[in-house]
Amino acid sequence: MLNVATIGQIIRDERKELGLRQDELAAASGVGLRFLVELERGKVTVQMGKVLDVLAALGCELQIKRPDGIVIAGRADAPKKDEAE
Amino acid sequence: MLNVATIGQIIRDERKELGLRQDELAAASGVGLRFLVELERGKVTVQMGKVLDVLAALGCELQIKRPDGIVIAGRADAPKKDEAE
DNA sequence: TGCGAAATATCCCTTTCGGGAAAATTCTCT
DNA sequence: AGAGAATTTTCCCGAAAGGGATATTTCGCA
Repeated sequence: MLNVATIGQIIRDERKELGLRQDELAAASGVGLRFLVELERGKVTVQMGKVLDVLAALGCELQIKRPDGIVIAGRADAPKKDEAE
Repeated sequence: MLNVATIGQIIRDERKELGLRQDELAAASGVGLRFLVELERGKVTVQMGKVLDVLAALGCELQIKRPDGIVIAGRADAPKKDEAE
């Protein structure tokens, strides 16, 4: 299982891969700079929706592998920013 | 990209698959009952760390598929409940 | 040595989460 | 179908934390 620290590291790596600064990725993801800094640092209390926003901005796909081995992955790019409530 | 609502649905499905009640899974995950209710409902502001705790309790693995197709899946390490700060 | 990027700190408002119990919804069984 | 049981959801409260924006400090690299 990936922990938050690892996810943060992946996000950082991907961001650099794309040649983006933190504030640029933050803006592109619709989150604050401070949020991105804390996310890359692995803070466990970051909000999940925003994490997904950042991942989406990076073009990454999140997947869940069930105990039986089946991997569930949604659509690759869905710039949905808000769906709760 | 999986959105929070979908993740919540997957969690609910997995929970039922295991024959657990919400309060049982919440207890097993170390989160509050209300948190689990909100998570399964797809609330986007749930805390990432707790979501991972719940997924771990269900035996699910989280993975990130990078744009280049490489899938990153952390080791199925111990159910760490607290690692930041 | 100096500039851009990254990390921190602070202010301040909004929101989350937990716990217990009631209310509401869903399911089961005769 | 109806009663009753089980499960889920919501509510209240308070404590705690998130996070945006900005200013400042630290770090990295040429």
